[in-house]
Amino acid sequence: MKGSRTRQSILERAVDLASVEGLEGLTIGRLAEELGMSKSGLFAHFGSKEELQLATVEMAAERYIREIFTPALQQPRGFPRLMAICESWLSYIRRGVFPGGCFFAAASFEFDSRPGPVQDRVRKLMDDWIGALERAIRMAKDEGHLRPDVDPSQLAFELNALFFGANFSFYLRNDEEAITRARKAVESRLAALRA
Amino acid sequence: MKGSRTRQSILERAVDLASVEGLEGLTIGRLAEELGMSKSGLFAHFGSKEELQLATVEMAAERYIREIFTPALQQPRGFPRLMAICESWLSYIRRGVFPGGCFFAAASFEFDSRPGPVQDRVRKLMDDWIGALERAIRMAKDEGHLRPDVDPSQLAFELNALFFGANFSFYLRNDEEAITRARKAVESRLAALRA
DNA sequence: ACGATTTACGAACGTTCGTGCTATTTTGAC
DNA sequence: GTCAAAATAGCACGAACGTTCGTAAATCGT
Repeated sequence: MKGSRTRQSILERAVDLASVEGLEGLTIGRLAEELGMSKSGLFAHFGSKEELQLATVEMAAERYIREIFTPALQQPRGFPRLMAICESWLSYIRRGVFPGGCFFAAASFEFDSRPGPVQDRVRKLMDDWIGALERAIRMAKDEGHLRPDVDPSQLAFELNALFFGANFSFYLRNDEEAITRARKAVESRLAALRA
Repeated sequence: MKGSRTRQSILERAVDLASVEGLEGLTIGRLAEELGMSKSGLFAHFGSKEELQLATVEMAAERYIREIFTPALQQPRGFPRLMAICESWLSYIRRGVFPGGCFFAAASFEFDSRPGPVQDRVRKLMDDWIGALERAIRMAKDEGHLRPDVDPSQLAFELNALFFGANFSFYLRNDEEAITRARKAVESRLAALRA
């Protein structure tokens, strides 16, 4: 089907646009113009703006997983894989995988007080992401790489905070050292918890 | 002058509205309606939407300083004041000083890729905030409360990241433990750096 | 190659956006 | 109480918003 191919390319562009303008700032007219197609033609693929937003979030999640998880899964479970996830995250920021910075950091702060289906989906995906981080931490404990008294939820919270902090410093403050600082913080935190 | 009183109350409401809907989602019509006044009457106070946004950012900065810095300045410089800033920040999230979560965390992520006067102002204020954090850390070093090898920029980066992480977990994920987790992370990080 | 179906377009809808004007009302100094 | 000045309202504008609909064009199974 040609429709699904078109849909994919619409969504790729929508993700990039939304990472800059926000999911609410994402506009059907603007998106159609950038793709050289008509508003109504584009609209027909989704039926409503909210459906477009939801599909955009889904597409962004695919990119997120592809860029951060898939490469890290090559590493053996335990400390190496946990470290690989952290490195993937920082590299994902440095490389500008989303032109406006981390899509989900932006969406999290945009929708943290806007109830509705989009918030629900973003929250679910962020829960999944934190859950995956916790799982990687738990594996590192099971492998005997981290001290047995490490609290996975606590450490996942801290690592995620450092990632978001890196995104903030890098994109808003143009702090080239942001990634270095985040890496240093991650490394010294993890070093302190090694078995 | 009555005008300036009206202006203040417009901006108080604008800050609350923008913390939920974002600075772009802040709309003159909506704001006028909530205040029971006409669009054009409100508009005349600012002359453009961008000026309204800038004035809103300024008003939010006042509230931020009042809620976080002013109380912390009561504490003696050094470790107590640094700790007081951290506690103020977490309490500021828990109390919901801005109904949509930290205004500046939201604005930072909304404008990190939107060049213009608003971005410039937000960036400047965030630079000031990080700078103030660094100053408090430097004082704690000078007082001999923190180890002399502490890097103020690095520590300020880490503390700020934990604050934003707390905001994220508290408002989007409805994680009641977010504040506890952030406090724990702050305390253990600072404990490790005490002289 | 044909016919059915999918996909895309163009025009228009009502609404809201930010922004000008011109009145009218309200305010504050004398 | 008067009067200039300041503040607010009313109305209209062009543009953009999301959405609907009828129709043309492209695609695909056969």
